[in-house]
Amino acid sequence: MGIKGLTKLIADEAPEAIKEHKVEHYNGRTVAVDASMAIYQFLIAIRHGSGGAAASQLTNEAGEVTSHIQGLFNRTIRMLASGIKPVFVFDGKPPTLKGGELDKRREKREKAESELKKAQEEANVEEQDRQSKRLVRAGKKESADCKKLLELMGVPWLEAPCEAEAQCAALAKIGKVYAVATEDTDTLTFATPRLLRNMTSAGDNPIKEIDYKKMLEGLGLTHAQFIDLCILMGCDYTSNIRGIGPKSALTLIKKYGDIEHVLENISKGKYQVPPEWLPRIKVRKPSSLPPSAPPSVSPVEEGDKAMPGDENACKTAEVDSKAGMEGEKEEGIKAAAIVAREVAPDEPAKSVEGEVMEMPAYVMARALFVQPEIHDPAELNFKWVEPNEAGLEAFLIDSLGFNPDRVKSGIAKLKASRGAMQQKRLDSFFKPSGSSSTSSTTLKRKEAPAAAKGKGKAKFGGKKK
DNA sequence: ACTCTGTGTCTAGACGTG
DNA sequence: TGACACAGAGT
DNA sequence: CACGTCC
Repeated sequence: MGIKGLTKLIADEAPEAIKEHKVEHYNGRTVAVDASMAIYQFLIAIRHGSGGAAASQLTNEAGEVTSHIQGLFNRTIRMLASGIKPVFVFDGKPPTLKGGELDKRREKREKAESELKKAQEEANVEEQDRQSKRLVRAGKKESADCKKLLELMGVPWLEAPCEAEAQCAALAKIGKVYAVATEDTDTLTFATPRLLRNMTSAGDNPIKEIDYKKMLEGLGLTHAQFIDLCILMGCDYTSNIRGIGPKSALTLIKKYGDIEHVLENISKGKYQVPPEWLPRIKVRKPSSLPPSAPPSVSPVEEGDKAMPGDENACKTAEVDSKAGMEGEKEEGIKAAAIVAREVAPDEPAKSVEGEVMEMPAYVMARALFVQPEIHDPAELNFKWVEPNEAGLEAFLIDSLGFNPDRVKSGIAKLKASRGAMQQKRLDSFFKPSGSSSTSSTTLKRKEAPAAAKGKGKAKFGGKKK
């Protein structure tokens, strides 16, 4: 999803942060690409005739989908032909979300499934098409296909421990890549210095580049405030406050500095803060403590449980795994907003014996943005090597049934772009002006393991402590 | 009168030929 | 998923 | 440029 309405807000409030460049501007530069998102888009976009029978994807004779391979093959060649050196970053395990968000996601999915079934019974082709698109996902199989393809093409890739966007941002921050190409705006929330949009689609139409520093200046925010702004506006990790959109969020953050102080100052009558945004205490049942609220805290005033859609499913998975989930008692705490801020963002705080303070949802979201799980970008090095011609032909032609002429012409372009790449190095040796690697000066070249070959996947879930 | 939010809608890649 | 237009609530 | 095809 990204951050709701962020693009428009930037265009309105910090237009100087957006510049347009032609593709040539990126000649010789390294760009991290969110592979999972690209795969998803290929799967949705590359299909035949939405007219006649239900639209279907491209497949080989065995019926395996090849749309994503077709798309990635072409796009990668296109980038290389423009002199852009892509690194593809795949998603790892999905992040830990608040229960409420997971439920919403599941509900949407189930709804799409039932709508699809209904459309099939009614033979409503249009509706079938629409709903089946909503069910498309970039799964493990598709990712594996694409990794194999990239290796054969001699293009580096890497699998992030968790979210690709976070890993891309980390690479860009230390200059390992010049920019990140994605349509997903929460890449900015990870402080990507340069975000490229519109990298897709044909030749000469300009690429929009968003400059992170200029964006902060234009909005008049610090990085920490920008993160809070994004959470208020609505991000993937938590729900947001009804009635607060982009404009109000920006105004409030500028006025009060952070979410804690926004919550203290907004009228509780006007806005309904989601229950999971309030700090809550979980009390362990078996303990000898009285089941009521602890003495040192006072319950929050009105409107805690008055929420219409209040499932009590809004629990933090991390907390659940530790404390048993039976019979927890939830109480809002007035003063605890401040306490929660000082708590280590990764760990539930123990306030009193037998009690675990559950972090407010926005604090968890903040932690996911501030300290995402990533591979140390300094340890990663990328190489663009000669394509494996025989391997590509075997994979694409023999195994997937691609048109031999198209494959061969693709390979020819690959080789040509490699030649141009080498030539550019020589040029920049003599004329070091507009060259790419700003990084090589500051980074000691490590002899680290060449670009992650699918192994060494960091464990998720295991919270480092 | 104006501003903002929340709702719905539509759409989503790249190539080669004519 | 995102971008856009429009309606409706709120100021 | 629009349109059909890619598998």
